[in-house]
Amino acid sequence: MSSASADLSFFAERMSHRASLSEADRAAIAELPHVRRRLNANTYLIREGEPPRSSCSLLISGMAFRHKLTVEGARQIVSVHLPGELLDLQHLLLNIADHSLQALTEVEVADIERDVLQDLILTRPAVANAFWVDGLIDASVFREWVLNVGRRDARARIAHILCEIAVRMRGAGLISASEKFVLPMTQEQLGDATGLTSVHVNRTIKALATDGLIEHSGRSISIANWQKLRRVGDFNPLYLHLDQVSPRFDSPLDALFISAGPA
Amino acid sequence: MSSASADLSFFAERMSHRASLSEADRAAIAELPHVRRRLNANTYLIREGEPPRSSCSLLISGMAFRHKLTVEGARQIVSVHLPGELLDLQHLLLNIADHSLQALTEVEVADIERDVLQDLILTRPAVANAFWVDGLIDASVFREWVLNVGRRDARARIAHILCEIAVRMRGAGLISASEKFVLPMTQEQLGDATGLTSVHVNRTIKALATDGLIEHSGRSISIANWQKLRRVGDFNPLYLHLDQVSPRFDSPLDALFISAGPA
DNA sequence: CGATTGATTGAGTCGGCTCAAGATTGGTGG
DNA sequence: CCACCAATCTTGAGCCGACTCAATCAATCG
Repeated sequence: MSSASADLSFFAERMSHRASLSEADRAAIAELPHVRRRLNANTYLIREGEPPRSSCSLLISGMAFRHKLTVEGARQIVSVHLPGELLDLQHLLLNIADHSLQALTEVEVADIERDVLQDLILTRPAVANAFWVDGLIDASVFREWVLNVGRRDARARIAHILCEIAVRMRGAGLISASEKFVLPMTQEQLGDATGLTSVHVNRTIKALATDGLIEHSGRSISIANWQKLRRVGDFNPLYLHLDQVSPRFDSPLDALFISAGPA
Repeated sequence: MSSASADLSFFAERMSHRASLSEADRAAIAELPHVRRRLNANTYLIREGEPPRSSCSLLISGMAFRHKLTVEGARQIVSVHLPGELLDLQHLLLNIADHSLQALTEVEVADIERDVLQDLILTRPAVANAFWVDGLIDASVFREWVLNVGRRDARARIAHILCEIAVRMRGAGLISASEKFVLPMTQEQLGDATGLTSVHVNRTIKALATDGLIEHSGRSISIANWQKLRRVGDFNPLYLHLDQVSPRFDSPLDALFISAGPA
């Protein structure tokens, strides 16, 4: 799952759906000076309480997640990230990290200097707009997660997060509509993302498989019955603001796939 | 709890702590043309699924909250808002409302036309920055709520939200450090904000009162032992980014009050 | 091949839920 | 000023979804 071109034009392309960008805007993004790094799974990119680093990271390949801890040591994963996503743009503007950012799999990131980004958003308001929209969609996903963890039972929570990740993976072009996908999260991580224990995640996944909604063996999970899973997970993709995310959802067929209509 | 001056200079003042603003920037905010409206408690300002309205609302007095529903009809409150806060700036940039916005108490709002705001952020990048930071802090609060609802028990959840609202009320100048405050939320609303039932909220509040952490009679709740409540609620105000919120937290005394140090 | 990480399963417990009934409170109309 | 109503708060009893504790199995890796 890599976009290994030398420049960041794939990212510029992505951002151009968040706000309308001129050719010059896109070019400015694509040509952003950056340094690529490869990090092992579980490496911390940022730790809660730290001041911002001198650069911001764009995820090129692999997955990452953000989490927070209670004083008791319980962990809550608050978001997962796919290639093409900016991981810590908020640290361009906030003075302290309020959560930790960690690689979920082995990842490749592009580090862009804060000064460079500051300059970019000052000189190119349209780009600033696109970045801003990016953050607003982030916030919308957080709201949905509050609902997921606060008001849905285990079965629905797991179903919901599987739906979300599947749809976002499609949006990022990582999988096709019907394709099975491997979710590189342990059951413990899935529990930390849904406010459950790994034991209960295990039992819930088993139940979903028994009911024919998903298939799984060991690490890999695939969606066997999209419509049912969507219904069980109370998944309505409205909150992902897909119209402002990806060109992949323009076609009628795709619209059908992601629709919230009757199953 | 009203700031009934004719212009929005109190809001300009507030925003100037989110990003540095010039005199002209502040003046531009203060002089924003707007229409004031008074709304009864429980009035909807926005409903999930609607396209954006032609104006955005700034809360002048009273409180408001945002919520989402599951398909089963369970409600999750995802944030509460105090005077001086922009309630729906995201609808300036997003094409659809992903949640509902409702008045908690009787409120007064200032409606500002989207066009006017669009114009403001295009011509004044520093103001756009301040608004952007505002949204980033919102997102940080959502993350904390995911943690609260996902990984804390009932006692800690209630304690946490009480701490958050108390600190934010102080930041907004609505109460002083030692002052009791009335939380205008029913126990059912408190449950919807913490992912609990009203019955369990009732019992948890009683327990907190018995232990001397809070005092309550009927609708009004006051904090009796801040340090203990903070510890029980695992409340660390880091996520509120207070240094970027309010001048009220500049003094050493206040810093002590909000500190996360040993109680 | 041992060691480690993650998945799986069983048994028992409990925090928070549901259902249901009163008790308060605040507001309203007569 | 009082009676009444509706919303909210309060309390009890019983239940259950998810947790804890504790093995065991499976896969991966130096």
